[in-house]
Amino acid sequence: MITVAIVEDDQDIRESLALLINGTPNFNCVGTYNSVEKGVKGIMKEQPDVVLMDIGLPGMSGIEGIKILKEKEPEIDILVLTIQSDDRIVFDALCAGACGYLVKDTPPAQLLEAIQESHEGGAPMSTRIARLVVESFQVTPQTNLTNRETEVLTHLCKGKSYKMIADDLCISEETVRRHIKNIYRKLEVHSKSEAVAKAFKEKLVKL
Amino acid sequence: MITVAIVEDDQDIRESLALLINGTPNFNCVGTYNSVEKGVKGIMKEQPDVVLMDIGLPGMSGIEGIKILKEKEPEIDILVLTIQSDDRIVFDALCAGACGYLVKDTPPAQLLEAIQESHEGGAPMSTRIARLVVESFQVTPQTNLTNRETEVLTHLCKGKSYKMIADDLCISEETVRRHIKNIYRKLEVHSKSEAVAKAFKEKLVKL
DNA sequence: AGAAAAATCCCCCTTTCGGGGTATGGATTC
DNA sequence: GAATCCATACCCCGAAAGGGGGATTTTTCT
Repeated sequence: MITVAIVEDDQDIRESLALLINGTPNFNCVGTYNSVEKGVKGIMKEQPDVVLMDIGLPGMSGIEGIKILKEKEPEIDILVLTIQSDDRIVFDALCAGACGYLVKDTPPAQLLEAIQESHEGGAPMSTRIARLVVESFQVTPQTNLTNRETEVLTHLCKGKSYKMIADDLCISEETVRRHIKNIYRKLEVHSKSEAVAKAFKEKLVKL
Repeated sequence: MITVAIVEDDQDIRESLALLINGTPNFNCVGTYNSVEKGVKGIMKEQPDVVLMDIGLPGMSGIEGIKILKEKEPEIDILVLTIQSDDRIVFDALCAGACGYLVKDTPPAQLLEAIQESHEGGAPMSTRIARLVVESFQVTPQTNLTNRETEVLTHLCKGKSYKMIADDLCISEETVRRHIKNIYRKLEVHSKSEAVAKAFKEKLVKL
């Protein structure tokens, strides 16, 4: 038996989800909430196995709700179910602790499967979302850094000083300085920490 | 009709995969290869829609194969099918350009579904793999940094100088220095770039 | 209420960085 | 054969960072 809670502001959707869940053997809806605030409170009390969470609600956003719930009840699996599919929102939701992400046109059978999968330690995602997530790993080193410069940047990203890099690469510290000057110019940054930050954010180096 | 190629060193597995695919309407196996080297060559010629790629082959590894193929034929979807499921290998494969990742105990029906899904722009993953991938987004601040220190670290990770951080937080530069001293002690680092590197690697901050 | 932790501020001093020039040999390209 | 890019190396100098102290106030926890 899998217990499910629903956070969703649209009454029609909320009720049909509850009907679907309660109408399926081994699924039981133990709470429906029309706001994140009520949801958080109720879910802490009911301790469902899985939460279906909408994102774009009036009041507190679903993302915030995920953060709070994950903070207080890390064992509960939170599955996002929403119309929104902006890249930013998808990643925010996952970073906040969602275990999966479905868009709202998911057919009932698949929705039930996804709930089951969440509860079994999976991470169900709609087709497009899954591809988005996977592609986020793929590196596009779209800079014109030379090989040597990339090498130096990699060392910077390990927190090395000019002197250490010079020793590692067996070149003079002055040359390291020169490479770094060029890196800064190309990345349009003005300090080591900015360069490291940019390198990580744009996946310019692989560690 | 979806055309598929298989790279797999075990003859039994290779042949039964080919049989499965050719025995299914709308699926057509256009090449089977027992090594990555042969696979790359053949796949560039045959231009299949989807490649089933093993990882642990003798000779060139599947990861390398993915990199090369994605470099030359970015349109072809590469679906990893392997027994290996080390975290490191999963992420390496996805970073190299795989569009999905299945472990070898996947039942035939699901395998066919996954091929279809790959071709439709999805990213099929086995249950455990999907969770692994999703969890990689989640921040685990298992450090004893205080709120303020985390805040300062976040600014460091944007490449800010002491002075800029002081202005942003409306505190004296000396206080910023003090926080940073404490951060360095707790993270066991000795420079901004090291701190930023560690913060990114351990996902201590969210940007 | 009292203790502990966190956040704030100040001083000293040395090392490292970052920006400015300049130069030379080798490889590649045109 | 000239032009360009890359990697190497050096100088100067001021600003920023980092390590060592110490001190006060505010918050938090018990």
